[in-house]
Amino acid sequence: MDVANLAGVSRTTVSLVLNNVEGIHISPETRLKVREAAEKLGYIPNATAQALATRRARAIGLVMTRSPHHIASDTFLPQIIGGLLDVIREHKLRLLIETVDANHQDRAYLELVRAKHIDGMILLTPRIDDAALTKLEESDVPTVLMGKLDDSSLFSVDVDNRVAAKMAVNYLIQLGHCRIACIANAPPTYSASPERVQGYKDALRDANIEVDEDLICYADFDPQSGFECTQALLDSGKAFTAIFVASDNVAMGAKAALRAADKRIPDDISIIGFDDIPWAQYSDPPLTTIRLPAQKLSSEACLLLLKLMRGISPEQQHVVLDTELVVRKSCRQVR
Amino acid sequence: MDVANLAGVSRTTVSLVLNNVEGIHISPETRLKVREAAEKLGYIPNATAQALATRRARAIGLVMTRSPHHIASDTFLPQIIGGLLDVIREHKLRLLIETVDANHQDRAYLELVRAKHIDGMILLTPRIDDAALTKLEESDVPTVLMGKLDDSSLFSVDVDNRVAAKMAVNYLIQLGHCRIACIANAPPTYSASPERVQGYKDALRDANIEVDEDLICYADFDPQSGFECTQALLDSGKAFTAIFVASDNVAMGAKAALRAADKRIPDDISIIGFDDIPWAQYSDPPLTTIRLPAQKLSSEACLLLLKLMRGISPEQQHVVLDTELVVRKSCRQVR
DNA sequence: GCGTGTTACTAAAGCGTGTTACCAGACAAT
DNA sequence: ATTGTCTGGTAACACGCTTTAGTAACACGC
Repeated sequence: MDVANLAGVSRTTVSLVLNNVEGIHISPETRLKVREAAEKLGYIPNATAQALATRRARAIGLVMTRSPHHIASDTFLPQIIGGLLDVIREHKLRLLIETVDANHQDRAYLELVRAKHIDGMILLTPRIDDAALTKLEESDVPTVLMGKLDDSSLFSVDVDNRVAAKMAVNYLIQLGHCRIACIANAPPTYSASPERVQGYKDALRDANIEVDEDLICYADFDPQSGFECTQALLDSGKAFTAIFVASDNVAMGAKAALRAADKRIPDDISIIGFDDIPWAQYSDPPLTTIRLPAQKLSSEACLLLLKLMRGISPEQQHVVLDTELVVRKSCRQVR
Repeated sequence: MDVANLAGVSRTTVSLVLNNVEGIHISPETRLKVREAAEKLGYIPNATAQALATRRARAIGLVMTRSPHHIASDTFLPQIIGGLLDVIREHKLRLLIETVDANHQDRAYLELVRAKHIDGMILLTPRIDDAALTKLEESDVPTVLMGKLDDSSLFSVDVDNRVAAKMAVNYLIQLGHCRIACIANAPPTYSASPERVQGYKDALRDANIEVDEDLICYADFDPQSGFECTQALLDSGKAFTAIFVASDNVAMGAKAALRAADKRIPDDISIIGFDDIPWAQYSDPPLTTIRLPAQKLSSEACLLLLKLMRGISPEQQHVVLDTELVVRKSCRQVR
């Protein structure tokens, strides 16, 4: 280490000064000498060596189980990454994007941490049927789920999907709709999907409207799947005057399918989305939807993770953020 | 290292076997013993220690200069990340997301690499006025730009923005439009922005249409800025029958502004976008646009970077991918 | 029997930090 | 004078891996 030479002190002293180690006695003059030498040489500590010595990588992983295709069409990713970066930058950490194969080993998640390039991780859209998660629970690896799993002991940050979905469907019911279709955001193995469908059913039952399973279908994240679901609903011949689409992204496809079938929105069919993606308000007609605080969700997840990484056990295991009904122009009153 | 004990060999041998080091003689029986021992113990090499010993982090950085706000609203990020992950997974590398302050130090980029947590980097939407890039050029840090800078010696992957923009505007001209407004995707400091404006001007000049600077304005990446630009154009009182919007994302806002002003698309005003984001085809009317191969762009950038990291000097310094006019329903023929 | 290779493997020296244990000196209290 | 405490600093080991230089054993040609 040349800084030590230039400052005329030992490597130890350099390390102590530059890391501002507390409870150690170094004279102000020496501190200054070290700082000046480091500045002069443009010294940048080697993060890898630090990581090895301290056994902390100073990095967290954003772990996704989806395929690159699904990642590429994930509307929320930018907001989630934005939220994480907000927090991470303050804490001088790094952010790794990790993917895990759909048919991964039990050890898959653990490997990421055991290999020690991350200190903790945030798991996106966990799947109910993911056996590897159990291994994670048993370990003491700091982990935060974005999206809750009911029988999991892992920490999580989420909205109350069921209540939020109910709020959306209640709104349609208040407008006088009683034949309401439901397009879920994703296959039922992704936990948010059945929860939102449940909220849909809750609202119908509270209003004494019979649930018709034929009016429920499951999309697969992207607009295309929404297009296909909507066509299938229309082709089924079942009558409905409104659709609750549990994802704005999917709703984009649904709207296109309605237009293709010459159904006007909201005159013929009302549509309410979920998420409030940036385009929702700019689409035609502006989409009424449930706002999901995506960026806030990820920054909260990150804060929670940081606590776990410091060994602090947070007061609440499941952080639940509020959603909000955003009324725009895609739903109309039925007489 | 317990694997060594269990297999009854030295740490060296374990390392040699597990890394499949070439040109070294180890008997098949020993190899098997080592592999079995490693398997039995669930041995996972420590990536940090490997990085320190080999002086390679086996990670690349996706570096962005934008603020978290802009990152959160970046339509392309998922596709770019998807493209990178595609390549990275095959090569067993990791992906770090890095941000650099807008008013950063000259050394900012170099620090990332000097700190040795990445071996190379991909720079997103570089700015013309970024002095730190010069430092990067002088260094031998493997770097690939996504988006070209004219006077930069750095490697780059991009489309020909000028030609692509010209193609878009030519299409409008062919349809009979001659009063064509232009909304650039971003402030002129981002290189793609002036290039696309230049393509717009090229097309007009070739058609002997006078360029009216009052019909050109600059948005700022997001729909909101497109909304405002379009309102300003409408308020200016200048006549135009078509708008070339150099970003689909911005075009979303532009369309909303046109609707707000009771202009029908394409009956009153034709609009052509740029990028072909996933929602373009699902918007109403489906947006005619220029397709930017975003995912391909980032996977090519990644492949190029991998070559640089291996010390291979690629045949071409600037990879230019093709764009394509995607005709949908947002432009109409003028008699 | 001697050099010359070849095969199969290992000891030990890094990689660049953090950190523990220790030391020398100054000063105060006993 | 001895002991204890505080200050300011350092030597040396540890982190978990790769890699260089080397060794021991054996085969081969002459």
